Amino acid sequence: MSNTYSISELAKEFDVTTRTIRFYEAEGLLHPTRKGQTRVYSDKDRVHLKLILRGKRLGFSLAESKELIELYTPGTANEKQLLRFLEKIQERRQHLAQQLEDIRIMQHELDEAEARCQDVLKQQAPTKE
Amino acid sequence: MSNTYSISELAKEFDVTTRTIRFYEAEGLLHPTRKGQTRVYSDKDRVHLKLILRGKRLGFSLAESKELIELYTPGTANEKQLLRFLEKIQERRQHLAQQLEDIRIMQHELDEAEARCQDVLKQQAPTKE
DNA sequence: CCCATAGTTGACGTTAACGTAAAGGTAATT
DNA sequence: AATTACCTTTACGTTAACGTCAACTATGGG
Repeated sequence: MSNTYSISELAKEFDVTTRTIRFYEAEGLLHPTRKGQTRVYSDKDRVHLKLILRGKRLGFSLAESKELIELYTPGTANEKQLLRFLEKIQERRQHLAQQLEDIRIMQHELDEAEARCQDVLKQQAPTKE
Repeated sequence: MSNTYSISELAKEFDVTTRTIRFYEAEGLLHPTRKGQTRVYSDKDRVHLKLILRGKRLGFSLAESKELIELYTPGTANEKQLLRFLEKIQERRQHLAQQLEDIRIMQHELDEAEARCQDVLKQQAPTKE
């Protein structure tokens, strides 16, 4: 279970271009190894890419996703850094909580919008006789 | 209960610049009336602005928020358009469902990230004696 | 009358997140 | 040997969503 992937394999799996994947590396979000000059991606890279794309679906910037990856992979960190990490985790939680609230409200709005559409349709229908 | 607002009042209330509000109008998302050449915003405009900003927090583009506003305010529409609206509403629901799933996963990841941080802290702490 | 405040319309600048095209390397297949 | 299929780097182009002036107008107060 230590698979490797080519850039086009990952691109196909996640439906992004190779340009995008290279761009993420240039921005310091991915760190593939090399075989000759060709990039080789690990499962870890794959997980990170997944994380980035999930972030994108929630409107996160790449800078935010980069932070998330670092939180997810503390590596070697001193106490001060770890405490800072815990703070950032709390910030992320707050952010997600706000988004949950926003989604809840939007769902209600969609309910109302749908109801209004249905109403108008019911008023229009009888005129067909 | 038919209040009006100046551009700077809305800007202050929602913590955006007046430039932003004018930009939304130029993009067809807001439609204030005029008193002379000065913009006058209604409660309806205020609701629309609120909707736009909620969309932004969820990563929606202005084009998507514009669609949402139109769904929210069907105005005069024929049956075909109404059916199209209902489709779009379903698309939006799917989108929100995906985001809910993404948030759920991210919350778990934050749980794990926090646990890992706490672990490292507990291993470091005893060395202080 | 002068000034401060709040509004207006251009118009050009900026950043993020890639797209796109050029020019070339490498390895397997025909 | 030539084509095909991937891979590479470099570099300029593009779009969204505003930011940032500049120059001007309108209005109420001292």
